Amino acid sequence: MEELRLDITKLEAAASKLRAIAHPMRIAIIELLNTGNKLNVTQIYKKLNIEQASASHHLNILKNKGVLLSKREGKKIYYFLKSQTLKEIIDCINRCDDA
Amino acid sequence: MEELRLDITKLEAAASKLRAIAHPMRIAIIELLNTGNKLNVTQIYKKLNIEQASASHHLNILKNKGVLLSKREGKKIYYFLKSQTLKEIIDCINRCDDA
DNA sequence: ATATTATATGCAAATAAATATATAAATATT
DNA sequence: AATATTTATATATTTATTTGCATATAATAT
Repeated sequence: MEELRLDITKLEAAASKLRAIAHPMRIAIIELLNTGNKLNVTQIYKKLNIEQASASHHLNILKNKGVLLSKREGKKIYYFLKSQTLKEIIDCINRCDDA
Repeated sequence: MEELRLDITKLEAAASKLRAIAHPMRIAIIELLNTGNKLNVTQIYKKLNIEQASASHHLNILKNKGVLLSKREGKKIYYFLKSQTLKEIIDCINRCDDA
């Protein structure tokens, strides 16, 4: 019954990134940006049919947690996935569905 | 700028399962149960050095969201991963760390 | 039946996250 | 400089999650 030495910092980091992804609209954003798409905030909030502020808020969370990157081009700010593997994660979660 | 028809139910289901995993202690539990281990509640709360009720609570969440299964053997209830792919997800999250 | 061991449940307090609405800031255009 | 466009931030409200502690249930053993 050895007690485990847990690396709480690492666990918290993983949990934190997962929490960033664990939201319906944020998953939708990730799917939009999948396949290397770059989209600006206006495109995203119109496609998802949500408020501009709401989209901006979600994008900010995803960016802060290192899921997305952004790049300004004039007035517009384009968001894109930092890593390609995220969609796989979502797919995997969906695949492991209750049989 | 076509608006997307989103399958909210599916998005919510994926988010819900991700939320179940997105907790430090629950990730620790998943890692304990990785490689096909079956452990009972007592073993888990002692290894993780948390309260019995806390372990039971987390296990319940993981079971409800379809991450874990359980099997009673006498007094003891053994928990185990429903799907092997979960550890991969956690690893992936960790791998995509901020460079 | 009582006690013991193993697990689950209930509840209240604290904390965190989501949502809506309003407003501000940055850039570009005239 | 005034205006329009695009994005971000602030704040209040609601809702969800976490935590700790106490208690309940379930199975077994005496």
